[in-house]
Amino acid sequence: MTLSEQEIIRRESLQQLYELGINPFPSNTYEVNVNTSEILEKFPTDETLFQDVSIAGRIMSRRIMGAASFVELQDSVGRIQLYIKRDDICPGEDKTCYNTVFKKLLDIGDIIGVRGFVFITKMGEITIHVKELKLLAKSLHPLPIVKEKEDQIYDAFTDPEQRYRQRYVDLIVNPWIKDTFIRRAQLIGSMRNFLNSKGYLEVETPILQPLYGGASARPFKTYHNTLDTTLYLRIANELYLKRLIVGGFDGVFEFAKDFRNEGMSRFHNPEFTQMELYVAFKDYNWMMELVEEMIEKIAIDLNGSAKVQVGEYIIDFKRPWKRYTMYEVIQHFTGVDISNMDEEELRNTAQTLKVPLTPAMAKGKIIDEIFGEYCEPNLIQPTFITDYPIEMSPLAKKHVSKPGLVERFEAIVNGKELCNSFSELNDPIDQRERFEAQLELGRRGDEESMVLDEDFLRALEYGMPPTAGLGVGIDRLTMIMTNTASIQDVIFFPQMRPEK
RNA sequence: GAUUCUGUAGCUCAGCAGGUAGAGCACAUCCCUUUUAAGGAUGGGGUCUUGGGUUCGAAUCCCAACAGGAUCACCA
Repeated sequence: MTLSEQEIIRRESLQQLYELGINPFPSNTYEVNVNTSEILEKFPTDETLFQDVSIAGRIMSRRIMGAASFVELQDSVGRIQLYIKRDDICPGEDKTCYNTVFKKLLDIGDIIGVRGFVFITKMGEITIHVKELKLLAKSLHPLPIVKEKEDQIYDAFTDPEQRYRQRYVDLIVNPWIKDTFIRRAQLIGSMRNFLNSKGYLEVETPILQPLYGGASARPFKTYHNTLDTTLYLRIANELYLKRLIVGGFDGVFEFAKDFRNEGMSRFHNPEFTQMELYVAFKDYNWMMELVEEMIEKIAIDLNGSAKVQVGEYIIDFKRPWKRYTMYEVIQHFTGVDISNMDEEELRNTAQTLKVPLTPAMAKGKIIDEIFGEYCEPNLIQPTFITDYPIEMSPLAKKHVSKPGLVERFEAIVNGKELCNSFSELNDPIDQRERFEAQLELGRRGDEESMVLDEDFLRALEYGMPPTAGLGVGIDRLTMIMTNTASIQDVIFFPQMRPEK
């Protein structure tokens, strides 16, 4: 490892601190009695407050002027200026503490604790007049220096690669990005509270699975030594949650990390978070009501309003949302009624509409392509699309009255799928046939077709009540609720190629 | 995977008629007891991502590799 000049200097400073008897990495707790935002908020209304504060944080800038200095200190919630005067932090004859330790051996990035009192400088800035200063952790790696004045940012740390690889640096120098992640946590909290209040049970199911199921996707494969067996990282937890419904729970949900061995983009990370919910004795119509209620509540919890700014649009999550069947929405955007077409007619229609097809595409897939091309991008406000072709939905129950369709809906927001739901297929004979159709697709080379899960079928054979199921992409919901364009900005550590 | 752009000091960037590597911040030394993106002065710091090629000579031109961005494709 070759060190830069600045890194060498910091290591030398470290050595000198040891020689002065100062531990640069003390293990003691440091008692803090206030944070920066509290001071900045309350001091202007009452200047008798904060006359003995103890606060800790990271040095973000220093302005040294002889025997007095100003330091910007950043803690978890903000920044405040410190005023450090030589004779105050070194009351006796020995001025080492200021002249050597503070001026020479401390650096931007060091973590310190200070005690003192709050006052306002001639320039009108709320400042802590420091009486005691203690080094809490030495920083050996120079930080990028970002400065700002009146919304002008100088030397911004914006390189996406560095920001994602070194998220810790990103969080230090661009602290406002914390907000997105705090809101993500609030979103999950809000959803969890909602589901708990309905009486559903939060559960955990296996991530390492002998068979992957519950979605159409290529899995990650791994190996267990003791069992001498191949295991897969789950692509969904659907089949396990349904086993729990068979076991007698009325409602179960899980915030699940799922893993799909597919491409990456600003909407796709190989591992992502999905909330799946299964409720017994309900169907997809009931589930639509629940989704509206839940998402509206989350929007209000996060933004104080059901209206959320997303890019150039204001999206209103207020109930009720618009509902169209798949056939209706295609007719609406293309003017063509495809509800009674056979595969041949559909293929011709797609050709007329200039939707690219491959010979392998069957009826369901063609419909999906037309929908994806003409409808989905235009559905900005929350919209339920219902009643999907059966070929696309091997785990969904056949529609009670419409042949060839299943009882399924997706909610589309901002031109993207937000969630997916159906009345769960609980007929084990039908389910076996659907699995076998999937196996046939697999034999024809579809790498994303489902595999047959005998144990799941056995569970269904014991009897599963009619059940409504739901999957909500948490990363994408966070993107919408925080007006974020890229999934990498709502995941702390998005997947990257290994660093060389 | 396709197209396209990018890779120069710790950070942000300039330099690309091919001719001794630049700026600001950061860093170091000195001066300064209420400054504020940057107090003043002086100074140090770079295998110009890597490997080939063209050339008397390459950060600069060409080829390839590596890494990243953007758009598209793939992706319920």
